[in-house]
Amino acid sequence: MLAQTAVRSASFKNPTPPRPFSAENHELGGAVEFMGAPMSFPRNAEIYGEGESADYLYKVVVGTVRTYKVLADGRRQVGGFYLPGDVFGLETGKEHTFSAEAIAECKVLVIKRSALVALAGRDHDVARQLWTLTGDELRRVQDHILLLIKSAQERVASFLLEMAERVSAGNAVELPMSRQDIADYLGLTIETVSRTLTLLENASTIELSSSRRIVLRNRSALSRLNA
Amino acid sequence: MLAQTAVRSASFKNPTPPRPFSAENHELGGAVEFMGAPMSFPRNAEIYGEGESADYLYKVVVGTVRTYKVLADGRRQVGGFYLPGDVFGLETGKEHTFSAEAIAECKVLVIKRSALVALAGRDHDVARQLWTLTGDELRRVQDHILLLIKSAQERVASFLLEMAERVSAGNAVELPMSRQDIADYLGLTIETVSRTLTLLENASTIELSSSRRIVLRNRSALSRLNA
DNA sequence: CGACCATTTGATATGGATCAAGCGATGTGG
DNA sequence: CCACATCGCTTGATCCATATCAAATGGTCG
Repeated sequence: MLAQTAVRSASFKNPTPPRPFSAENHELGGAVEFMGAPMSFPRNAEIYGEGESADYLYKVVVGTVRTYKVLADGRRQVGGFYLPGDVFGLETGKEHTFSAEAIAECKVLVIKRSALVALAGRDHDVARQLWTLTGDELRRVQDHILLLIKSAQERVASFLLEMAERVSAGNAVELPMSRQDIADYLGLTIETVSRTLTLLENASTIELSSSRRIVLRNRSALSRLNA
Repeated sequence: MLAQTAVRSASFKNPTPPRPFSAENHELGGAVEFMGAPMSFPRNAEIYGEGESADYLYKVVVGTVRTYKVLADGRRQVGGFYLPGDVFGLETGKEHTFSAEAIAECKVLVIKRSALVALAGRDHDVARQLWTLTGDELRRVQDHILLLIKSAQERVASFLLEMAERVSAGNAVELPMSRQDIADYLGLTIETVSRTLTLLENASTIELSSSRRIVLRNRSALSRLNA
């Protein structure tokens, strides 16, 4: 039904020597940052595959990551986009339920789950953060469900507002992902996404400076579409 | 867009004197069962509303609960159905993101969140269970997303198989919820759900003994539709 | 029995998918 | 440096699955 273009390059793990890492991230405490080993992934590299055992969780340092699942007939659903500071691969089950790929060249912190769980067993604060992160992800996915029952315009508008909050430099949004990624995230086809964007441009709600760069001209119009 | 019928009866809280409760549930340890106060709700009673502060979490003892959200224009999305043994209302944020209602007369254990969190701070096992429950819910919601990108037949088939796993007595599924509930869960209209069921019946994949009682005649056919 | 509500069935409309072609940017080899 | 292939995106024409509107049926309860 939905076209699908996932360029599934072979799993590419580029181990860099683990070393203490001091980031400006505070969500997962200092000890945790220390546990993370930085790794780099080229564009479209697989970070982990659906069904692989979930031994690690990840935190984006630079770049963008998508998680996704491909149905038997090739339809792809993108579960989420993860930007610098975001944690992904957080599961309580044994195996990853989605696959994860680098959308663009990116650097992530890789954290051994067992070590983190062990630490959580000693440090209540870590345990609480682990729980909170999972809860945040839960809420994000619930919001995603609400997206999927809306009309195409509403989905695209919601998406733009969401991205604006996350990557905004003023009103300009620099999208790291392709139209196909957006389409598979929104449960639409690439054509519908494209058409909807031009529609919004014609209504001078947005401005497509380039295909990856979108300026929000009229946020309230977008918000009105938001639900 | 989607019709919506939520009979929003006034919030109905029927406090029963809290007393120790020993259930046959094991997911949330004994101390936790002890903390829960049993409460009863009549059909269609609101258990909590979206936006209310999430001071409690709940475990179904008997009956069925639906969580849902209503968009500005009246479209309703059902987030999930909770059967005996299931925990709902589990949030890490301050407020409930969905509303919860009793689908049928039901009894739930009400557990004070602050008490549980305090306990988790002392008991690592409780902390872990709290995390696991949230993770389970996360996975369930992720599966729900995958549902929403499928065709009507696939959604209904998936739904029937899911319910069969949860309430099956052999191949007969006794549905506690209305067609409207199902429709709002699957992101379809009530008419489409109904039509799809008769379609499956004509294909002798299922048998509609009564509108709430469905017999699965050909599970593999349903599984084939499942994705 | 009659009113009411849930469900099914029918007829028609429509939003988004599909199929197909065009276009602009980027990169490559001659 | 230019012709040409490639890739991502847009635009156009048509089709179809599901929504919408409407009515009939059936089951439940006073």
